[in-house]
Amino acid sequence: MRTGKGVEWAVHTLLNLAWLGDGEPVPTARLAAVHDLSASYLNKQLQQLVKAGLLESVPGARGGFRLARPLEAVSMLDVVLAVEGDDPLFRCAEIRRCGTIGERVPAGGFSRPCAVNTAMGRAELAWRKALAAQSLADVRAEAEAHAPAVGSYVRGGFGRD
Amino acid sequence: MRTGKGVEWAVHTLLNLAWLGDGEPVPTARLAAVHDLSASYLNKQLQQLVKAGLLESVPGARGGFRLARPLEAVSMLDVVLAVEGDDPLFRCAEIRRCGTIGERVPAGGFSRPCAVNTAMGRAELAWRKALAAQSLADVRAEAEAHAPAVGSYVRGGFGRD
DNA sequence: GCATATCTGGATAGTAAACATCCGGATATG
DNA sequence: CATATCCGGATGTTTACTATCCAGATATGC
Repeated sequence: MRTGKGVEWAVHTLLNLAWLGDGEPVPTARLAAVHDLSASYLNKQLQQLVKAGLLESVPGARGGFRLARPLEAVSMLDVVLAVEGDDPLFRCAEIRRCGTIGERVPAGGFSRPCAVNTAMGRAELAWRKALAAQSLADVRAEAEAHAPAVGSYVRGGFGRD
Repeated sequence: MRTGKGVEWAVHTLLNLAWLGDGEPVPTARLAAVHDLSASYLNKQLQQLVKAGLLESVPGARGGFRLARPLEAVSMLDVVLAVEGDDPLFRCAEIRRCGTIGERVPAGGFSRPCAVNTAMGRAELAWRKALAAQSLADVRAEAEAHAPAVGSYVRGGFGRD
C-alpha cells in the first residue's frame, strides 16, 4: 500500500513553477525535462491539478501551465487529493455482514457502522489533517533551509526540487 | 491508493478469536467460513500475523490459530504492519536529483533530505500514531457499544465482527 | 490563412501489485 | 496409519498503476 508517483511529480512540478516566478505558462515538455519524466504522463497528472483548481492551463502556442494560486494557499492534502482522488485509504468491504453465520443485514443496509472502518477512518483523518497543515510554501521553505546557497538555483533553466 | 483487504480480514478474525474466548486453536477453514472468505488466502494473512507475534499456530489435527496476546495488547498499527509490511506510504523516488538541469548529486548520494519526502513522512507518522493509539480491545468495545444485545452473539457458531 | 506549438481527452498497451488457488511436505491426533 | 491441519513455494487471475499514442481544439506568429 503506497501512494503513486503522481504525488511526487506534482509537488515538485508545482514548486518548479513557483521558482520560475513569472506568470508565463510553461509547457509540459519543459516541466518534464527538469526531472526526466514522461511528458505525456506528467501531462495527465497536471490535468488533474487543473481540474482541482491548483493550476491554470493555457492552450495554443506559447501555452502551458501556471500556478492558479500562491504556494501558501496550496496544502499537501490539496495535491494528494487532486492526484489520487479522495477515496479512503481503507475501503471497508463489510465482510462482517457477509458471513454464513454472523449477523444478516438485509441488502438494503441500515446497520450500525463497522467499528473497524471507524478506527481506520480516525487514522486517515489524522493523516489528512497532517497533510492539510503543511502548505507547499512550508515545503519550499524547508527545502531552502537545507540549501543555503540560494545563488545555486538555476533560474531560467529551472532549479531543482 | 488504499490498504488491502488483508487488514480488514485480519482485524475481524482477531476479534472473532477473542469472542471465542477459550484457548482452543481454531482452523483456518472455520475462521474463513464466518465471513465467506477464501480459506487459502486467509491462511496466508494469518501466517503473517504469526510471524508478527499476534497469533500462535498449532499444527496437526485439532490445530489452528489462537491469540498470542489479549486484544488490549494489540494495536491497529500492529495489525496493519503485520499484514501490509512496514513500507512507507510515500516512497520518494528522488526525482529531484534525476533532472538534466537541476542539481547533480553523485550516485553515492549524501544530499540533504528531500523536503517532499519529509512532509509526507510527517503525515504518515500522524497516521501511524493514530493507529497505534487504538487497541483491538477499543475496537471491540466500540462495536459492542453499538450492539447492546450481547446475548445475540452466536457463541460456538461465532458472533459477527 | 497557414504552419506551428500546445493542451485535452480517449484508446491502447505494458508493468507491477494485489488477490486467489493449488500442491507437496511437515506435524500432530486418535 | 488415516486424517486434519499448518507451512511455504509455484502458479494463475484480476486490478491498479504507469506510459504511450493519436485525433481534435485552441492559440501564436508570420
